Amino acid sequence: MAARAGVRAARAALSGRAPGARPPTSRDVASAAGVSQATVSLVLGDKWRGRVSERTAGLVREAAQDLGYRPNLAARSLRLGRTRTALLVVPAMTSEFFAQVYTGAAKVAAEHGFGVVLYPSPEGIGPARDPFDSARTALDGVIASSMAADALASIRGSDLPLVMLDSDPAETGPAAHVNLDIADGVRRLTEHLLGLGHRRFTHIAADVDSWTFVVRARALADALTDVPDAELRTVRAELSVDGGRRAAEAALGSPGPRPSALVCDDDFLAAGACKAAHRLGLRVPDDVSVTGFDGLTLATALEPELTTLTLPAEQVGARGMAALLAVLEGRPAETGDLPVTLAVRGSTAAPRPA
Amino acid sequence: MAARAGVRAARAALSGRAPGARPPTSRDVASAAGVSQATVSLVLGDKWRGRVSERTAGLVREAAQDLGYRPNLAARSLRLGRTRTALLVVPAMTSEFFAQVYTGAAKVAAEHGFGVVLYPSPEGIGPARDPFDSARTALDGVIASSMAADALASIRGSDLPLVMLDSDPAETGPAAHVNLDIADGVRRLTEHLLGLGHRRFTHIAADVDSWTFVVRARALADALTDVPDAELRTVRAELSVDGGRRAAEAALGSPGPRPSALVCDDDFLAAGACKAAHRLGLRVPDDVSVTGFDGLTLATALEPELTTLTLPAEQVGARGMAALLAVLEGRPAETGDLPVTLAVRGSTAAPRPA
DNA sequence: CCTCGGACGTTATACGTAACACTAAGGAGT
DNA sequence: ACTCCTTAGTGTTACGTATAACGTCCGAGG
Repeated sequence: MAARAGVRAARAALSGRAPGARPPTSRDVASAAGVSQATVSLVLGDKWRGRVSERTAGLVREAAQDLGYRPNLAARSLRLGRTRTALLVVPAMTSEFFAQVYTGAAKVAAEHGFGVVLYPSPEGIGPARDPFDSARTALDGVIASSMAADALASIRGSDLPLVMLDSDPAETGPAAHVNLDIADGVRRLTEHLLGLGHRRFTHIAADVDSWTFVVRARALADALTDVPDAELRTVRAELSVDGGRRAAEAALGSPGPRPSALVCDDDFLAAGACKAAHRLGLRVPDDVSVTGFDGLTLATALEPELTTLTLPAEQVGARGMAALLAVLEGRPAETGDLPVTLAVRGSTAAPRPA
Repeated sequence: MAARAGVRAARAALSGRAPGARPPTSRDVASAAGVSQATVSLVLGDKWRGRVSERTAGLVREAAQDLGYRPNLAARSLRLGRTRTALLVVPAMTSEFFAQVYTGAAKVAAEHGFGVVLYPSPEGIGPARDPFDSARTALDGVIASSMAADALASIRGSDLPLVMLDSDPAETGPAAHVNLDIADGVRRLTEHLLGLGHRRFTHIAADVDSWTFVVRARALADALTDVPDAELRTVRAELSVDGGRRAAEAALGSPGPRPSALVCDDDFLAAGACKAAHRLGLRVPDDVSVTGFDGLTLATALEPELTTLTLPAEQVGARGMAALLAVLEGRPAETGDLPVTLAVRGSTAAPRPA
């Protein structure tokens, strides 16, 4: 009660009105302009071509301006059955990568009067409530990044328009896919390492089965099949700096010839790999080359800077939102993979002759 | 038109109903339970103690369950004048710190049926639209982090309930403040460095005038005033790895005795400082100690790991949201500064005797 | 002179919810 | 027998918007 009155008074002050007064409605604008509420709705909704005279339209717009009229979003949503809100499902918001994806999506959304809400990982938000469940009536569509299949189940079951980011294009169900040309990037990265003379590779692989990591692994293996003397091992690692460190220590410390290049599934793992090398008394890139993935700030914060594949995170989000908007309007979504960039930096160099 | 039909069909499928059917409303539940819509509202709104019999309440709940009834949020908002949505204003979403703040706020919000939307920096979202402007009618309150004063102007002017994070407690206007005991943290950090024997300090300071950075500078100066032979210089730096590198190169390369400790305003600056030291052929921590601020993942990704002040980012967000909820309900918000943690790691050591 | 169709608006209604005001029945108190 | 209270609900309304369906005026064509 007190809270409600507080909110109301606050709203009033937004437009410089006296506290206690209601915010202006389309009806207020109507009486100020001397027309009916319906006309206000037509004019401000840009649906008046030929139905309202130029002069009246001007009057309405002026009155709306004077009163500081803002349409009530709740009322509009109720009337239209649409909410102009999309859900972005990400595995974890704490990653800079998904923060950028969100930013890109939010920018495009804002241009179309849409909002974006987040659903940051099933376990992150507390076990008691399923925010997706409670938000269902307030969503127009869902943009979901690559996640474990079971986490997606409840989303798939909803049948809301769904756009998938960086995930298996063969999957049926999603209205659209926004994918990256990761295979091409990995191929270029591998060629870079091969060109430097590397032949013994160890893949520090994420221990989750997201499509994106499956592709990374496959592309790396594919790129090395043509090279007769190349050798590829794989060590799985928890997705964290420390997980990368442990995996790399195992890889570098294991018996047999030491790998000369550690290809890591993301920049955090690569940072861990660099730490592992340091602990074992090896130097990067002189004794071992290390590559990352994602192109986060972290990649240039390290010494040496990481050679990495930079993903256009913001573009992914932007394109995802654009695709959702297209689907909602019945247009075909833009297709074609987004390119990734190979950033060659200090963490890779020619291996020392054995 | 087509889009609207698509959304409607999708909604229907959410509850396993045939496509084309409307989602169930409270009136549908009412007729299924053999009561009036008003009774359904009472029961599901938990306002029926003494007004509806236990038996009838059970019937209503059962019917709601069977039909998969979800209240329509738009209708509820329209009726109540409240939206159960808060705005979180952050300077940039790309930072891990604010991502964590968001996570904390969203968790608490979800527990109370609230949502959180983001307003990621005035310039970040595109110049054409002011999302705060368009969202005003759909907000119950605002949580804003420390920003430049002018960026806050339009928010302050709104008079919506406002909670400020890590900002000047003397500021009037905000309904509540959530602050960190940064002064205490800086004092402990300084004592740590003094204890190691450091006397020549250079503060790599952020070149923005947010309250939090003002406090950091002041606390550092205060902690050194009692130490007669201590010396403090300040170099301002753009808030980025490269900004930190440039500032540190200037500090370490300038004439006169070299500083033995670089106290940086955040972890990115500290990472840049480490790179600068490396470029100048100095070793961290043997030749120069470096400290960070924030305690991001970055701090432990570097080699050596950064000694830093770890801020409880998620707690900040959680407490901010809790404070906003308190204000909205007319309760006093919890007060008291949140503690920060000094994480002593490899980037600080005793200076070499001159 | 009649009517017919633009041009310009208006009236009325529905969206789904929450809450106020009311009622009807049954029992207690006097 | 009368009022008064409690229990257990119901009828109605309002929130603010968008739009379908409906007038009205007026000049032109027959």
